[in-house]
Amino acid sequence: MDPTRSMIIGDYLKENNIKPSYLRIKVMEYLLKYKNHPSADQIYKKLVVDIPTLSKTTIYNILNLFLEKKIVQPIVIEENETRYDADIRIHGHFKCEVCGTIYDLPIDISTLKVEGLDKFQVNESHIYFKGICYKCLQKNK
Amino acid sequence: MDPTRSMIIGDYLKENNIKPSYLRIKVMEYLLKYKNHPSADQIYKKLVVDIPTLSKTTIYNILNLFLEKKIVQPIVIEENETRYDADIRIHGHFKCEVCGTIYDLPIDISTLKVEGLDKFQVNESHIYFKGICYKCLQKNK
DNA sequence: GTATCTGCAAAACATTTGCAATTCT
DNA sequence: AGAATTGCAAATGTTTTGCAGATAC
Repeated sequence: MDPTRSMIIGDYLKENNIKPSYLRIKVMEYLLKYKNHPSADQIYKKLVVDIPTLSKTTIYNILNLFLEKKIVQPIVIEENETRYDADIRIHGHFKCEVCGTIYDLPIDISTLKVEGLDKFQVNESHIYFKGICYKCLQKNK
Repeated sequence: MDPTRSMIIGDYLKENNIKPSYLRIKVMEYLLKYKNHPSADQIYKKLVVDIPTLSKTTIYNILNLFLEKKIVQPIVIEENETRYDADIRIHGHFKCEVCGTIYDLPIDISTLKVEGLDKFQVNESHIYFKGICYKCLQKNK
């Protein structure tokens, strides 16, 4: 289900019971285009250039709607900084403490043995790492 | 290294280059006694009963010092809610969406296969799940 | 007596809320 | 017109900051 290719974004929103308003399409477009795990503020700053009347409240409204409809997942790595990911498959993240980039990591969750987890009903799985990315490692050599 | 048994808390702090002030000992004592992954506010509310002059700023000061000295790790599961854990071994957490309890999960991280992670310098590993805990599952039957 | 610890008041920031204005059909 | 969407201004809640007062060695 890759909406950038197989269908237009409006149809993807409709499929998930979201009316495809201009701004909702713009926000989803941003998420799918940059895949950079942005904060609400990052999305706002980019879109407000072309849409000067845009309000940050609207960005929050739209992101919360997307979360509710489960077409976006929240990434909480730093306190006081929610980031958003339109890739809703289970996967890991790596945040570089030097450049701040958040990388995606494919993870085979089935290999993870967690003792006692079978007693719980798991709705969400989150795995992330922090450290220094290969690009920043190379620079400091 | 279990300071509640093998040594008194003051010595544990000293070992980590922290002067064992009365309040620092009280905060570490709380973390080791309850192991409940508290927020700064929870610690404050408990300690202020016996220490009426206590300030929340001081709790933050102390927790940030502990983080810096790496004798406490932060748990960030919900945005706007940092929680603290004096167990600094790598382990997982499960947060129940019904009762709010955060459970510890022993995790053998070596079983987790993450493609491409070897290119990064990993300083921290975080694994957590959300869902419904066995106690709440049972209640709703 | 000097350094460090503690704590107040205010600031900083991200996010939410209430409600009014706008837009869409 | 009526319902949904957008957006302003203010509130909320957590954490930080600057600085002053208290405490410890």
